[in-house]
Amino acid sequence: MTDLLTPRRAEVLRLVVHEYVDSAVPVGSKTLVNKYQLNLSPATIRNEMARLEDEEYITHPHTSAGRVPSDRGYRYFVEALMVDEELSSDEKARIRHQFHQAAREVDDWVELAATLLSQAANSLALVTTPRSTRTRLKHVELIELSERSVLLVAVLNEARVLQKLFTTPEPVRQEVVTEVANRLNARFAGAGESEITVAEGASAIEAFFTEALQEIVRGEDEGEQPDTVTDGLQNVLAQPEFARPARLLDVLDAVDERNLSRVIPFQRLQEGAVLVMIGGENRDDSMRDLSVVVAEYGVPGALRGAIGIVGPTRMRYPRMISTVRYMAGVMSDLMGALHGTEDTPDSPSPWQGEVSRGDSPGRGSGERS
Amino acid sequence: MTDLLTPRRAEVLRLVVHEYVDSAVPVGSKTLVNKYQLNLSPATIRNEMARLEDEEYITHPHTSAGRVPSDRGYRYFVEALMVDEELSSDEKARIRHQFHQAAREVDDWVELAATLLSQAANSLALVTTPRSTRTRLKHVELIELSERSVLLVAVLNEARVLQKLFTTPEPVRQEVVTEVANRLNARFAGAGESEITVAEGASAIEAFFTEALQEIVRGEDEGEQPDTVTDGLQNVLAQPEFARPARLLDVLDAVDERNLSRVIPFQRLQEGAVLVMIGGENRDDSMRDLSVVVAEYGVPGALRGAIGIVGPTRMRYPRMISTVRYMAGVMSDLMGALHGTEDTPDSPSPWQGEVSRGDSPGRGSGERS
DNA sequence: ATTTAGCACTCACACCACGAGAGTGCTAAC
DNA sequence: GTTAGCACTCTCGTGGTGTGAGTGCTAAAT
Repeated sequence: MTDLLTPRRAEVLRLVVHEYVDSAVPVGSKTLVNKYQLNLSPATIRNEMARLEDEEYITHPHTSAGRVPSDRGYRYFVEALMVDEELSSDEKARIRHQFHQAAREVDDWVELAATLLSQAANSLALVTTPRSTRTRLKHVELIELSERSVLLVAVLNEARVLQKLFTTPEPVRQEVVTEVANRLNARFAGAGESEITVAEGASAIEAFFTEALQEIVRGEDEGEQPDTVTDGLQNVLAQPEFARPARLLDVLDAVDERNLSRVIPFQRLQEGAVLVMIGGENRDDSMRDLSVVVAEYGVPGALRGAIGIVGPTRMRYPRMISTVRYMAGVMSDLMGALHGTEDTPDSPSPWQGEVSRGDSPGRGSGERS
Repeated sequence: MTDLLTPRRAEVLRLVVHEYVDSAVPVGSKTLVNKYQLNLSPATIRNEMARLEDEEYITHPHTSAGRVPSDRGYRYFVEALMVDEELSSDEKARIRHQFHQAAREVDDWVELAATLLSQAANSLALVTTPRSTRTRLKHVELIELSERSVLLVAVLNEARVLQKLFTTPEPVRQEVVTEVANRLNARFAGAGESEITVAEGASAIEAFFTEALQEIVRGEDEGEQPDTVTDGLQNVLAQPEFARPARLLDVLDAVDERNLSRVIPFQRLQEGAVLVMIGGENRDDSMRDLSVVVAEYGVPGALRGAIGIVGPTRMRYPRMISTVRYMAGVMSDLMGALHGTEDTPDSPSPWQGEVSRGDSPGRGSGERS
């Protein structure tokens, strides 16, 4: 289904995409011939274009306008036509440098990643905090704040910390909850969700917090919505397609944390692959003029998050894909390092092999559909 | 400087503001007479308008258009003309209800407040997390994550929890840091920033974390940028003044956490007062078409944050002011309750007297300049 | 069989003229 | 002090018109 195009036709499509992405103006046969010094007449190009249009790779906004790639056209381009466009080593170095400057905390990394990605891609970036696929409890603290409210602080693997305030059924004293915390630590340090169960003969208060703890760990595992950080909204809104503000509300919608699952198809993310969703391919109809380029990052079998960009369908796919891939690699490395310092030194991230040899994190062809 | 207007002139100004806020269309003399059944002819109104224009309370977009209030006109309106527009008891009840439903954690409250305010005011809401004016340490935990990284969890007063990851100068073991944590707790529980000092004869590792702790408490007190939560961007962007997207970038700018101090004049916030900044009165020139209505909330002498809205200068000031005032009151109550459960049962928040008697948190005239 | 030149045709867009309508300022009468 | 009247101004919507980019088709050239 993808290789039906003759070489010349494919080349025309490639140029149409290239030119349109560049100029945001529908591209005509003559423009193409002039600008790219083709040894063909406009008429020939017109014929090829007509065929491309028959097969729905490109369309007409109206009769006497130039051609614009359709979703299908972009898809073919991404699949078969484009040539990779790596970040310069300068840019790569700068990005890595920034991470090494920053605090060594997961939340900070996520925020920084969003900022850097939005700059590198000149687009709206979107990064979710990593969820553990196998959450384990490291340590728990109970701190009495007032007569009947107790703060539970749970430290999980991968340096994640959760806090939750509880109102206890009956008044408690600090000594009592400290005692409970000690028992919980003794019993459940290193435990996963399924291993956290109420001990026989436990006091009411211990049972209460055991259940709370289990709830928390389970919540992490099943990943209530992960938090999302975005940055670079301005970049997208500055694009000419959003001159009319109607379209613009769609973008805002996409950015809204509440709709996250509508824009990122988490089930389809795969380790080491960059996923591209073009216009109408998105689940949500309001995204019909937007494309998403997203990848998974993390440590296989232990931790995963998503990182990607959202922009108009008219985007520089090669550049976006490379950039997202690179950032996913960087994030995976960081997580890997963090991960390596505890628990089993697991298999390295699929990016890692290449990342560590300098500046090029993974360039496997990736899943691109 | 404010009471130079004759009663009738003031009334005309009031109606112009009212009508323009409602319709977003420059208002003419005839419209005014018809719509508000004035016992005067359009010509008379025209005369009054001409005088108002001389004194710069209103302007002309162009010769044959109606009148539009200037910043100065809005200011006079807010200062002397408007009548309060309270939320209905229904709305108030709904808002309170939502808070009682929610988790009892500060961050959740802040987020919820932003959401509710943006809905109630149909506008862009903006809430900062409260900073303590007198931070005290309640409890500290040190947890070894790997050979040389230790997570410090500090519980402060008002149920605030901070975590920070440290790389220690030399490898440490959990038993050692636990020991250090115990000593720190013994020495500094309840201490403020100035009281946290390195003990004589302390080990290198203890000194290291003592300093870290002091840093953290000081950071809270001096309030590195407080976090800000926003909600309701769509509400503002839907306003007709943002039909052209140029203006729109200004709004996005205002929302950006990084520019926060430019939009909220923290120094000018006062306990119990609602501050209104109209158009050009804002510090930042990009805000010249936006107004800010903001109030302080918190517990006097202990905790303060800001809550407010941003919208076009053409906004329903009475409604906005009441709504912000009410939400500030609700937040103050919540903080007060939290505060009351620990430390000294301090003087109640200035809103509290009235809040607790049902549904009307404070309606003092407030500082309105 | 492919490519190209030529040509008629289409359509968006910019430009202009024009009239309607809303609004103004001024003056003179009430 | 108020109002009626009137001339004037300016925006906005409408419709006509021309230009230019671009197309599709046909027939000739390669």
